[in-house]
Amino acid sequence: MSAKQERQQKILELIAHQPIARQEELSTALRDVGISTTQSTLSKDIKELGVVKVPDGEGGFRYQVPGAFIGTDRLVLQGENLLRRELQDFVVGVDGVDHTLVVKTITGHAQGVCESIDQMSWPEVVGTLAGENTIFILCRSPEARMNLERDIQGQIGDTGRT
Amino acid sequence: MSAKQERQQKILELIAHQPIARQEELSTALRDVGISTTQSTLSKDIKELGVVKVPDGEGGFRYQVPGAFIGTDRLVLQGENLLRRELQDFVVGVDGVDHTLVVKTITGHAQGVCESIDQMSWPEVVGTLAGENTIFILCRSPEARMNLERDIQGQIGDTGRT
DNA sequence: CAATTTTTTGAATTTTTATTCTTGACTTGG
DNA sequence: CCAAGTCAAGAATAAAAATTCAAAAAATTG
Repeated sequence: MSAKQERQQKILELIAHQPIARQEELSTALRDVGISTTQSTLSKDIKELGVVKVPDGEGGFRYQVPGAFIGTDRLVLQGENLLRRELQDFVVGVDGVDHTLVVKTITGHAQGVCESIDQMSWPEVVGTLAGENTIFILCRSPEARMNLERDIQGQIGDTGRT
Repeated sequence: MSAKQERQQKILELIAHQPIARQEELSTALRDVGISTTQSTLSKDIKELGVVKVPDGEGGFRYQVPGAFIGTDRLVLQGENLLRRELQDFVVGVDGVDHTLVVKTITGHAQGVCESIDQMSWPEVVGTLAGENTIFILCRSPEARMNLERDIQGQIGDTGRT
């Protein structure tokens, strides 16, 4: 295992178990474990690892390991990329009235597509419900529904192919 | 709805739908929607909202809405706080050999406690498995197991009471 | 085992973000 | 209606983090 790999593994362990607010602090914690490095290097490590600095809800910050990457060797399809794929492959149409957007999928895939939509944590979405081939998305306002409809419409039309 | 609330809601919507890398960029995007403010204010909003800046995996960054807070009025017990509670209330003992840590819970609670442990995304944990009242935690190394054992031991002992 | 290429690192610097401090607007209780 | 108190906001500044660039270390290849 290379020095870099060891350092990065230790970074993950340290931030997972104790609140660390700044890169300098992390540098100190690493030094205590016999690994000495600079803020510069840590900035790069943190970016590579996908580590994020989150508000801790008590007026401060702490670095956090994003669950998504742990225990995976390859980067897994998720977020916007996963959603785009699902929309292109499984969604057959979008429609809606008032606060509610209706997404039609090929049968059996509503649950999966709905899950991806949920994962997006769109703030204008109040809640979703999926059957076999239909998803209901309740939006915070009719305007929000229209925006979302346009958004999704655009993605299912655009197949990425020429 | 106060100006502040509207701005914050719009911030959530903007970052949920387009990649925004810097607070200045967000300021510009907001201006385009008729909300004009300063970086200073955005920094405070971002902290309040719990919004995080995540590496986008393509060499850049983007702000992201943390799912945990969306659609919830009150802050829900999660992460370290949830785990501490579970350890104190349900765990009756910890033991282990080699790479494997064994956690004993009152019957029926192994699944729940195990779920909380999984949520922590501890990088030294390879995998977990829960039965009715027992959890197996496979660690990356015996040292990691010992550290974890000490950690958990400490939390189940310390009831928070005097 | 050189020579060459690639990767990793840290110092310096720039860029970005957080905070401090002040002002003004709005509330509230007298 | 005024005074005291609270809250939101921005300007200026401090603090933290990202990047650039040069040098050193590791890996690769002939």
